[in-house]
Amino acid sequence: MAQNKQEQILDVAETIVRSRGFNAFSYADIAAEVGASKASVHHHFATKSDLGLKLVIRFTDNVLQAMGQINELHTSNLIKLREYARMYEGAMEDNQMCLCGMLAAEHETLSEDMQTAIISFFDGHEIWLEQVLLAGKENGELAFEGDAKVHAQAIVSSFQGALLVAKSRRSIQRMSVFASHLVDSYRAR
Amino acid sequence: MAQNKQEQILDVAETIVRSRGFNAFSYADIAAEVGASKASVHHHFATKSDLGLKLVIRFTDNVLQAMGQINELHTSNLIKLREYARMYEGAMEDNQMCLCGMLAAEHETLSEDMQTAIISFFDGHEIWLEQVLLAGKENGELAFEGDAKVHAQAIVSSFQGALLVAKSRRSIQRMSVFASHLVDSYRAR
DNA sequence: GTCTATAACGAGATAGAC
DNA sequence: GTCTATCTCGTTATAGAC
Repeated sequence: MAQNKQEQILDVAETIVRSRGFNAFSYADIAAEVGASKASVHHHFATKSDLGLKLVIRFTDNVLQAMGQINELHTSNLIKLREYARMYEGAMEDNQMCLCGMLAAEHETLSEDMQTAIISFFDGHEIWLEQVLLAGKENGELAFEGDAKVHAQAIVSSFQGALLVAKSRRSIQRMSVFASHLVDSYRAR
Repeated sequence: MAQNKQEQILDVAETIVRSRGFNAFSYADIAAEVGASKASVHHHFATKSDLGLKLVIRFTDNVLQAMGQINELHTSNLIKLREYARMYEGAMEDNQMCLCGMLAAEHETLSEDMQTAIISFFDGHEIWLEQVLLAGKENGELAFEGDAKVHAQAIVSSFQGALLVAKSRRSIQRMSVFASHLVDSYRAR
């Protein structure tokens, strides 16, 4: 709570970007929300691109760490997949997209630094998911045909798309139905 | 080819929006590309929101008509699903998102008119897909468990997400692998 | 580290001549 | 239907005082 201004700015910026996109927010928006001047925001993040890159790096760290936590807290690979799905449901509860999903749409308009960081985010997800899928298949918890890597890619894409479409309808329900649907499709019978 | 200026403007605008988003293009961009003045573009589409709405309506008409064509040209529901997937692969070949997928990300920043039209686009897809899934299950071409409506929603979301993620990597291959993967998962064995 | 003021630019949109 | 010129506003970013 008693966080410094930098984190406060990043928090506000992240919320706005995840709701409206990187090209639809300004330093003035942030300044108003954190109760400071635009110049003060520039003091902490010289350019919008700087701010954007820090945003992606922080978000990636947080999410990959959460996925590490899932690994520590659970042994069942089905439950790991369920917990992964829960992250997306959580985003939808705040009517937000994944930061990197939103930025993927705007990808061509972003700095090279940001573009690279966004791709790394998705890479991290795919590696994690592939590992869960392989382990789950091996111990009989999960069932699927074909390449685990392709499934991992498909799962990431599908969740991102589910957020995208569900957000336009402001439908938490739609998101949670999808999440159950997808997780269930990997459950061994 | 010998199209009028209105269509020419819409064509250029659609390409830009599908690549960069609605909030990352301007009347100046269009004017430069069609070789006319900004004022001339305003003459045809008074406001940006007008232009955006016409864009969504035209796109929806075209896509739904293409889906009608698929129904006329093919009887196999598996092939219908394959042809549906082909539409997304075609978009990725131009490194573009679906117009409405892109706009779904920016949904909160758009006019009410546009928001409503975007939702209708997805509704049309889901209705079409549900029908294909039900018919395909009935005649034994397709196999899936559970509610066809939920599957239809999942398919739309998944393709949108696949475009979103594949575009950030400029990977046509990734898109086509996903398309085959998804279609195949509905094939009866 | 914060502020006010302002520069420099591009946006959406309009006026009015041709 | 097209143009040039212009208005108004919001944007990113900087200068410089406190």
